[in-house]
Amino acid sequence: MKKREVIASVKDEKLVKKRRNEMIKGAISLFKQKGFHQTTTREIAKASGFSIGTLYEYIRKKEDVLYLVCDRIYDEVRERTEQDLGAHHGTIEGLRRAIAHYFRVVDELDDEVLVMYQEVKALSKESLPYVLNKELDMAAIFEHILRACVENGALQLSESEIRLFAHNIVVLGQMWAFRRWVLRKMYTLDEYIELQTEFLLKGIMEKQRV
Amino acid sequence: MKKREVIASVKDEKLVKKRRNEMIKGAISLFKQKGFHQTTTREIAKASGFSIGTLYEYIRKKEDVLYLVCDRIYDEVRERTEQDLGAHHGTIEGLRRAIAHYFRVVDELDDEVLVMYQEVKALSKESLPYVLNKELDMAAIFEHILRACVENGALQLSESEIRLFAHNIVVLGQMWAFRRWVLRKMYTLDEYIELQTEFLLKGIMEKQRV
Amino acid sequence: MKKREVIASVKDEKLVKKRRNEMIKGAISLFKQKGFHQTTTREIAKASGFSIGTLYEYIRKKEDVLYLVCDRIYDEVRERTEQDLGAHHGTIEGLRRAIAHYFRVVDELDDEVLVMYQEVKALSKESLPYVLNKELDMAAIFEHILRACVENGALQLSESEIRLFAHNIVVLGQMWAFRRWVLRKMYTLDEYIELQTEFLLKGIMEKQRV
Amino acid sequence: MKKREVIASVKDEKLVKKRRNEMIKGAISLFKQKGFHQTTTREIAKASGFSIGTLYEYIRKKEDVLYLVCDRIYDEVRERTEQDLGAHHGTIEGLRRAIAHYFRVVDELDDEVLVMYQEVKALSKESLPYVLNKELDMAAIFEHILRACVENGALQLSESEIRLFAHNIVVLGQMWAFRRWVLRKMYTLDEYIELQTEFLLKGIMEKQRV
DNA sequence: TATGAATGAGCTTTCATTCAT
DNA sequence: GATGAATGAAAGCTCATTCAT
Repeated sequence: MKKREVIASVKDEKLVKKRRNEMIKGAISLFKQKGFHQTTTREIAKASGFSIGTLYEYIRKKEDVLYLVCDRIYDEVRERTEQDLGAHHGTIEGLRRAIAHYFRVVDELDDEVLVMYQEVKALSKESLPYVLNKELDMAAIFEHILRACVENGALQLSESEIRLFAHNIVVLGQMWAFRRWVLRKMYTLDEYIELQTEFLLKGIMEKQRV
Repeated sequence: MKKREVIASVKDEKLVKKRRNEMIKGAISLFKQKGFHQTTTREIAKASGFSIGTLYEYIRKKEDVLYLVCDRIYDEVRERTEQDLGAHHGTIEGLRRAIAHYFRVVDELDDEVLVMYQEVKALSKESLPYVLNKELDMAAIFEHILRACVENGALQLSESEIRLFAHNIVVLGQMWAFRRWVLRKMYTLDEYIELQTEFLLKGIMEKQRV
Repeated sequence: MKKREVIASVKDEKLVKKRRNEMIKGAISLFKQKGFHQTTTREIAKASGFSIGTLYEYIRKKEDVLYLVCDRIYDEVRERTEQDLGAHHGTIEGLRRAIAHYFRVVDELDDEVLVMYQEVKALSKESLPYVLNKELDMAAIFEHILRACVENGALQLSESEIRLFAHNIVVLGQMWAFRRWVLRKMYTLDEYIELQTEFLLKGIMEKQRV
Repeated sequence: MKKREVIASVKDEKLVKKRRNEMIKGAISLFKQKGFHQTTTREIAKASGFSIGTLYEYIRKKEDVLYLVCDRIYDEVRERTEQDLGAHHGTIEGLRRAIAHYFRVVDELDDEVLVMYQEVKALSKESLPYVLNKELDMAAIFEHILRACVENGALQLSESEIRLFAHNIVVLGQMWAFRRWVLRKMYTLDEYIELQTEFLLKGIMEKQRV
């Protein structure tokens, strides 16, 4: 799916990229604290280091900021997760490592993941599909890994199961962010990864009917 | 944890209960469509069947409506889930049925679950703990069931695992609501229940190290 | 000037008198603290010991309360001032005593005097004349005394001077109430009375051109 | 006492000064007619020649307008009164002229004086001291004059008397504004000045006990 | 390209007043 | 006569967005 274009008045593309980076950085730190609706465009401009007038040279509506922020966070999570994915591809060990790696990414970006989670619904009907599609891209990473394991004979899963388990992995990772208020009291990140990985793998691997 | 009191000007407690029910019903249907922030107090009053002035006889601030709504939804989900929990208690079959039952409750109340999920963060620092505590109560239901299975020898789990798995069950249930935009394209409710129950039980039951 | 009638729905005149007394008492204590505009009708009802519905059985508009309050305060000040006025009538000593007596009344009722002073302008164009007329009645007391002194030969004043000096006495008395924030730091009531009486009498008595 | 700062969002100080002047002018004319509480912020904005949004770029709360208005009026009265004070300083003639001059200022600014008089109490606990302090500054002008007369031997007054008489002068001047509904029917401004000046001076000058 | 003053629709909340019980 | 739930006009204030400089 093609990116939704956020239209800027400024023509210089380098500048647009630079300013939007500043903007996204400023906005995320504000959204973390107060959420999208409680944050004013003036605050975003200030946190970004420019005036309200300039802000509107790079976006058309306040919602554009949210779109850019969500877009960026998804990319960040996905890109980081995809790093170091090469080794052990198509093996259980490879899957185990991918899960652990992804969980650590969520831990590092937990504020961002939370922001994204709590604010997507504020996106307009037009922007939403683009962002939800990114959610699918995340799942696709794990679908890809699972499918490779199946092809290698390391796992035996139907296509249906592959897709569901991929979502399960993604969601149980996000859960570390959106239930952190309780989970962090009970587990360290390492414990969480250890327990959930065992849980996931057992759920995925065994063939015999329970 | 004691309920946070929402103060009403009206004295007649019966009436307060009745009006608040109307209010909560009206508000949920609006929050579903547009979210808490996009919904005006006037819209809430109208959807509840009374005037803006009357609305404010039963609450103090707009946020009170959100609190009442979240409070209600949690209670609803919990109460319904706790129904029919008696039979097969402490057995794998009992656990299986509880999961299925809970997933069906989420399906029936999917809009409500979504609302709650996306709007809790709009609650004030004062209200939040009360609502998050209800989230814990939900997990406690499954902790209770799992613990009974362990006591009966049907499962072998550490306390740590019990608590984590309980959260996993709760979250994978909610997932049917908050990822319905993709999951419903792929599975019927029955398929979802079937697949996830297998997944969960296998993840929980097996003893041998993977 | 005839009293402006405040219409009551209740017919029993005894009851109207009783309830209005409660109302005026309650209202004054509220107006002292927060002023007329900041006081709600509900607060007045509560402070008066009855319900908002009952309050409106005895008045027509919120402003009626203010009218009744101002009316009452003026009467109170005037009545108390007129007490013990008999002795030494028409002599300088009588005048001196009247002034002192009036100043003491203002001191006792200083909150009330202040309320009246600061809230009259909130009265409607219809009520205002009735209340201002009471202000004239106050001045008339001293005009009467001064005139008696003139008739007795104790003072030599033109009609013009009599009227002005009467107002001066009234205002310098009120001044003890409305400038109390500064005057009380500088003088005791007795000192104030002593100094102002000397000042007033000298200003009134001397004949030779300065 | 330092001025209480009213915070503006607009940075350009020249503009702030200009807009606030327009605002004060507009507000005074409204407060004259209807009083502070009966005047809406929208009316103030309109009378000032700008939109409600713009109004709030120059103040934070409605009360700020009242503060600015009171502040301005006091300054205006004081500044005008202090003009032409040089000649005859420290003589009875100088005092006589100062009184007359001040009374004429009150006459010119009678609406303003009335507004200030009736609305100060609407100021918040925070603003009030700043404004009352200005009232003291007014009295200080006459204290200064009286003290000079005493030093020159033109008058014989204790410090206590100086301070009280200064207040008397100020109040009897304001009286021309707040009792104008009756005084103007009885006297022209010149007559009022003539009569009150005689009264004041006699009250101040004579030494022999009455 | 950058700025920030200006705008006004629209929001939450209050409160005098009414009227069925 | 007494009550208090219901009403809705109207208030203060905010903030996304525009546009002249």
